Amino acid sequence: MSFGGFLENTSPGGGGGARFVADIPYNNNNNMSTGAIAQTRLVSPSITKSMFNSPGLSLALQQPNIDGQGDISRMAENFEASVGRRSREEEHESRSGSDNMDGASGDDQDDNPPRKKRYHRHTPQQIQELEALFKECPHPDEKQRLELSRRLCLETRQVKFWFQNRRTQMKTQLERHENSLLRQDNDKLRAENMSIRDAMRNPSCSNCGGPAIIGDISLEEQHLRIENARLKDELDRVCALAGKFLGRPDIFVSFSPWPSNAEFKPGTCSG
DNA sequence: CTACTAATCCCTT
DNA sequence: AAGGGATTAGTAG
Repeated sequence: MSFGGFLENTSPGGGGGARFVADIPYNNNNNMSTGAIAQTRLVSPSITKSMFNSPGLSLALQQPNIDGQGDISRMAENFEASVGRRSREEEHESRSGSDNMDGASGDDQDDNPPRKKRYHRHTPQQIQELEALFKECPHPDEKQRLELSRRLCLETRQVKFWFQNRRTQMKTQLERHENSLLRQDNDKLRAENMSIRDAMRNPSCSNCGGPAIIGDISLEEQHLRIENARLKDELDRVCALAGKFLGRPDIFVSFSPWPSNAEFKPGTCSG
């Protein structure tokens, strides 16, 4: 079986007939479409170093999942493919996308041959080293990348791509983390809202806990206030008269049995 | 089908 | 020219 289109077994019998698939750059139609989309893309703020050090991310930002690569045979396959690709890339150096169409101009068997994207996976060791540096510095300079590429037998381009992609991955993880936090908040608020609505639908008396009818309460309160004012008036008059007769005009203040005004609260029941 | 990842393309700085 | 965002395409689960 081929891996990533670098090695292709041309003999179904498996008699060692593996050959390199021609390194063909992308279709230009592809460029057109991506270019058109790129015009309308949203520009998001660039990642800052502090984003990577966000304390809330310790769980979300674990090592990348390289589970499948525990398979020894595939690791070897990776390595072979990687080495094969590298030797080819030395021939086709610095291909910058659509400007390199020599595959089409040269031994083009088809007018539109299937374009295969070069694909491989870095080895766990390589990833481990890359991750280690990423932890230290998510944005290494050229010197650091060069050093790393030498150590890992990777192209500087590959190292650059890896860091680029890793930063993107980090950003999406951060966004996911934030999204989940927001979702939690949202759920909480929604539950709160529901309970408030419920309480509004079935109001209860703050004094006795029994059912309360809001409309009735305000009506009753009005009656009580009128009655209260009437009694106060009456008491006023009586006190004034008493004071006149007893020669103590201040008697009202000390005599008055009525509490201060804010006595009737909404939400009390009629019982 | 979905998630992940290496690589590509185009644009901005 | 380098880096970043959007995107593509190969692969595994």
